[in-house]
Amino acid sequence: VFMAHFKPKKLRKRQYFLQEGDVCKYTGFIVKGAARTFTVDEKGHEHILKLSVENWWLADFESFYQLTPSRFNIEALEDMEILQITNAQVEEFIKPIPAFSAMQNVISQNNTIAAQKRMQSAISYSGKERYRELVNDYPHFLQRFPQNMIASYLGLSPETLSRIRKNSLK
Amino acid sequence: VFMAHFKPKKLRKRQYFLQEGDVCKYTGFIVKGAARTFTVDEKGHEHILKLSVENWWLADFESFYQLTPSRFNIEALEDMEILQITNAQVEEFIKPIPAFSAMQNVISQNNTIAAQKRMQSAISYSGKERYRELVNDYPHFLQRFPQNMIASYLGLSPETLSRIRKNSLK
DNA sequence: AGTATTTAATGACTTATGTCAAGATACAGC
DNA sequence: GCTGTATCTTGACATAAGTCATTAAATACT
Repeated sequence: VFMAHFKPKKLRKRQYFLQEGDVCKYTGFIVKGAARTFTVDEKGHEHILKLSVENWWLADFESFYQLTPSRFNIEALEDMEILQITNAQVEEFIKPIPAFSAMQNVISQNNTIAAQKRMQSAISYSGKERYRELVNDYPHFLQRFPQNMIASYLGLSPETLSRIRKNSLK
Repeated sequence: VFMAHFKPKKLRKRQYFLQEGDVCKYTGFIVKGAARTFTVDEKGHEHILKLSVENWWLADFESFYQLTPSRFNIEALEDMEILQITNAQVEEFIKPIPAFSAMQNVISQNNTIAAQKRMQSAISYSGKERYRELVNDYPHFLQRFPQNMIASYLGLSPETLSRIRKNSLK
């Protein structure tokens, strides 16, 4: 069932999975590689909403569910292999299979939990504390992503993160 | 079916629906009233993660799904009427009913979308811009909740929000 | 290996936001 | 209506974070 409906796709580093203004027709399961979901504000600054790696689902779910134009860009940070599928296909072929439906619920729950945690972090903690939490929760991110992207993910300028790291060495 | 499994409950203003450290056994559909979900940090400052009103579901979903002790408090801000149900009851009685299951999916999707939007706001915007967005998206919150709670929800001190409002009058 | 490009670090300075304290309103309970 | 409590505003000051400019270091591309 899996292979019958999921379309394999390769993305090269820097290639876009989704561009702002387009509808996010597909969600992609990441077999290999990593990507970032980001916006560009009026001043031209990028803000990374999400960093995604293997075994995660890639999509702007707002656009994917509602078929509205997306406010986000999704770009491959490494060469990627994904398995993609449309929302219509999910509804038609995947949802009816109890095992997949259950899996979807688990994914959705985990998403909700992660989002909740990140939001709490954002409103309660300083930059330094948010960085500490990231180091603790996703240590492999530090190896995998350049520091300026980590900074953007944390809602900090690259300079500020550089200084936080310098000070926390002592 | 609805009334067979949902237990009506009343909460008085300031009464707790959930206390930090307890497991969130129930989720409650809000028939009437409003509540806040918040944490208390080491310095004793409160941070409001969520403000909930009629027709929303009340719960710390991390604790509710995983049956782990919650990091949050949920407190009634007004006298409330809710309909509550356990996760086990949802799985046993609600999920099997297609109409309710579909409704759950919609709720979950909306949650995901709202969380995504709020997160983007948190990492991309200044306090002033976050306040503008709130005024735009949830204008009724301003009538309903005291300003210091709005400030906490936005991740700002009450003084800062007061000054933002003063300046944005001009 | 060698050049171009990207990423990271640092200093000087500006701006946003937090903190503390005081006073002013508004509101609730009796 | 009065009193006590909660909320909001304001000022003075402290701290956190952003901005801009420059240099250093790392990485990518032939």
